[in-house]
Amino acid sequence: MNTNRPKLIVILGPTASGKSTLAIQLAKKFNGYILSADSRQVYRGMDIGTAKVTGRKTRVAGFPAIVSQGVHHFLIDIKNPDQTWTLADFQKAVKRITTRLRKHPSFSKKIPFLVGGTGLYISSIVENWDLPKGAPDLARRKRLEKRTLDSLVKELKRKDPASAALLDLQNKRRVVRALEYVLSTGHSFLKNQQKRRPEFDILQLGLAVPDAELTRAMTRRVRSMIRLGLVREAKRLPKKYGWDSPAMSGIGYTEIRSYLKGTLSLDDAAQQIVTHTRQYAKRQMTWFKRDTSIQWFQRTGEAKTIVQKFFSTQKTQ
RNA sequence: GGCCUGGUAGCCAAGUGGUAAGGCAGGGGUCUGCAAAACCCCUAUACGCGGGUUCGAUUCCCACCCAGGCCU
Repeated sequence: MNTNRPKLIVILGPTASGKSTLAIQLAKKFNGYILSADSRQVYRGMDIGTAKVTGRKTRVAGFPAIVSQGVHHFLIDIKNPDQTWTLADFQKAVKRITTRLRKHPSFSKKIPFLVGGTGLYISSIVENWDLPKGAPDLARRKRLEKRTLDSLVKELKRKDPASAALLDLQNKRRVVRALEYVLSTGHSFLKNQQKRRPEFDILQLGLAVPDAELTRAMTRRVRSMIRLGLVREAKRLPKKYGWDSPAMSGIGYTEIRSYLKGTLSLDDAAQQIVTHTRQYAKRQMTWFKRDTSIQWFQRTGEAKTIVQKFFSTQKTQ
């Protein structure tokens, strides 16, 4: 029935699982381009620490892109580290790019591959979340953040009891966001949280890597990051953008910061990066687990087979 | 050789004459505009060894072992 919906292939998995490499292979084989679903790789200059793909920079239909091994990657290097980039920006960008490229002479036949580890971002596309309208009220948010959690919770319970009942009231960041929304729009926060029918005909592939192997890959990766100049990168960026810019809170940078301050040896910093990366991978998996439509695979070959089937089946769903 | 300080769970680290905080690590989880973020829950019969004093010692005393520092 929905054969008219454009296809979208999602490739997800924990960090360091080898998504990027695999995605390039698949994109080559099936004539695709890549949309990065990674909240950190959007930032320019954060190359080593985010294990970004490298390649020639270009533009397609006005969108910046990186061409790596002949495959176009979008949503990488589009913001400076001190700029904000949010879920809504991501969602909008994905829709805009896919829509535009569908009409582009040399991209109209290409299949978008949404590749990354930011589960929130992926879900917003796969489940087609209807995000609350209106831009965040940053000034108000700032004011709210100064108040105690307790007073925020009380006010939220008064103004929007329905949302308060469902929110994690111990998480200040969430309470602030909800209250910010309620106060600036006058509407209930949760009432606007809806899912719609996906705009795409979607196949979700999950790259499963055994724990021990993943840890080994992370260790290797951190070593190579340091060899490539992670310290230099972590020294250079804050000079320009400051340590508290949104982008610098990521794994790899905070630990190197400790090293630069002298609190940690470089070896210990590296060790910590691995530990924190593992914890992050755990959180990613916790997120992915709740989506039962993800098809997990371990070998590239399996992925190719699944994709092939996806293309040949005249779907009913 | 002498003196000093210390030896508490995998690591760091409080503390007490009545069997011991916390942090990290570990395990599980939450998630609709900061998500590599933020938050929640769960975890260990850990007080160097041996004596002594005491109703009772991880806490006091003695000896020993170990580590670090100082001295000759």
